[in-house]
Amino acid sequence: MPADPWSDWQPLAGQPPLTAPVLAEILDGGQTFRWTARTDGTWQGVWSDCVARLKLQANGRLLWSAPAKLVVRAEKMLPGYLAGGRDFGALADTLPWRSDAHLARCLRAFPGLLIPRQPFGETLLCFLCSATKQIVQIKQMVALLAERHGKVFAQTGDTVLHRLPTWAELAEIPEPALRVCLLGFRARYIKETARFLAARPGWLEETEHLPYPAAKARLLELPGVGEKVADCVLLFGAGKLEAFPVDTWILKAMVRHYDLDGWSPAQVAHFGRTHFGPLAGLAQQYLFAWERAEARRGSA
DNA sequence: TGACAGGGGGTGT
DNA sequence: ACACCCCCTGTC
Repeated sequence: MPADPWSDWQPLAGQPPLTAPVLAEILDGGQTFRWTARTDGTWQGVWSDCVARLKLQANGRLLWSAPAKLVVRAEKMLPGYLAGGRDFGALADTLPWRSDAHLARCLRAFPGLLIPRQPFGETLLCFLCSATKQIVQIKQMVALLAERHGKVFAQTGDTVLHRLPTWAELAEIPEPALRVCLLGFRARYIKETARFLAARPGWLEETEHLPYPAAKARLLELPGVGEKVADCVLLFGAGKLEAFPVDTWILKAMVRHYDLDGWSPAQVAHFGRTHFGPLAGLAQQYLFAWERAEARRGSA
């Protein structure tokens, strides 16, 4: 395959202004695992069989670029990927920040924060990899899965671009071959989930389009998928903003900021859904961004 | 510079 | 409550 040059930078329509830290939070804050920061300050990301680069201008607007052969695809898919056709600013304004000083502070700190809408099946795969792993390690596993088991969909310069293996493809891969991708005990979850899905054509696609409670109940049937992973998959891969994943970070943050000493993850999840309402998942994203920034301040 | 603990964004029993 | 796996990070 001959090398394919990247297109000129083009403006991304209908995008609210952003700052570099907010863009980093969107692309590398633990919701997506296939974006990397390049040395020139731009970002490159892959999802399904799409690839794009993003560049933030001084005025907060984004420019994008794609390999010439994939420009049409990127132009069509990028807006939906980045915001899912939603006005996150307007959505955030409906959160109860007027009666919640901490939430108000988080909203002010990360203006323009949004939740990308990722492909459902890929999101499931990424979050099956995520148990007790930090972002760098999850990105590494996902990169190896793509490189070793995903189809090549483009080549640019000296970079060969792979998509992630589909669930049908994963079902054919022996577990030892998966383990080589640094998956550890997660390899078994992925293998068993792949087999489960292979036996049920259409199950995953149906699940994506079910209402939140029904979709979550179905995801919980999958081996390796518990409350937290199910909520992440629905929030990041199906646009269900009522999903409220409670991991150890959010648990600690909620206990501290909302005075919930001794509360269990399930109790905190219930509190979050009740307190933040139908867009609790968006609120969670702001709290999360705040905690990560706080942790960096603490260690600096 | 290089070895060595310790711990990690969870699930299942 | 603890095992599951094993790589990353910080520290000496």
